[in-house]
Amino acid sequence: MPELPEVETVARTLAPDVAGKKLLSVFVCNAKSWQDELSADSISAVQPKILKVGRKGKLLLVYVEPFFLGGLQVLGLAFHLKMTGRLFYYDFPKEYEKHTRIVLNLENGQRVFFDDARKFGYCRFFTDRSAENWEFWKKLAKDPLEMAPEEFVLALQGKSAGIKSLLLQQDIVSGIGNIYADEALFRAKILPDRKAGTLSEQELFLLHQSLVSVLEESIAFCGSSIKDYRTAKGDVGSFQNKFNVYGREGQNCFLCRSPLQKKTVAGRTTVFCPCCQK
DNA sequence: AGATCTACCTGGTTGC
DNA sequence: TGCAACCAGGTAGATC
Repeated sequence: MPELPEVETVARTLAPDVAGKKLLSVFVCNAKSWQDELSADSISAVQPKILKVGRKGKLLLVYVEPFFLGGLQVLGLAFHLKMTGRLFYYDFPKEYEKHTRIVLNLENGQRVFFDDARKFGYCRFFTDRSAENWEFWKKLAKDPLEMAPEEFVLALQGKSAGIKSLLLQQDIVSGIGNIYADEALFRAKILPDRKAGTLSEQELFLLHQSLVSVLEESIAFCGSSIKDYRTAKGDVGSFQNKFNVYGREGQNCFLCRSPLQKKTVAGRTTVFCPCCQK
């Protein structure tokens, strides 16, 4: 399940192979995976050079030489991997596979595949106007790594909603999904269903610090591969071996040895330590 | 405002 | 073996 560390890793592993190359065309294998009223075909007419690969929240951004289209300045392609989306780079014209949804054709026959078994993910343009006319982009908050601790505290303190629910809302803080929400709450010793308003300023600072540390450590391990996630080179990440709680229900807490519990919080499977987390 | 439910999808696992 | 039920989870949208 690609969250911030996984998307960041895909961006970092994809960039060296595509930056500086011409994007000749974008082929859409599955119509629903292209979610833009502007046609992907317009790429063929421009064939812009790819400038860099970046990330905004869980969006992966392929920046190209800007060009005008429909009164907008296109800055690049944005991919949302959702649950099973993957991006792979091939240095030869590889045949499409069963789950290939979008193909980027680069110069010299090189290709980037957007594979997505469950078809939840999508690709579209991002433009100079995305902050105004793309609802998801417009509301997307900063991620914990780019947020000052004080900003994070301000965004959460006094809210009556549950803390885990808020961590998952991309318009409050971006990049966090089910895995890193549970892991950060464990590190901060906070129960997932605590109302945010009951958290002290100190607890919120600690939670921010926990998010930063768990995200940075995961990036250092190339993310977590539970099932589907791979880097752009097809490698697995290894942070799944460092989980304290995610997927460990019934097993003993590494700190206090009592069994970890599972329950549904904010509609998601949630694992926590009823002893360490308050 | 917030919580809960459903929809979007398919592959893998479990249970009969 | 065959097959149905269920689960995984990011986001949008509807409803209470």
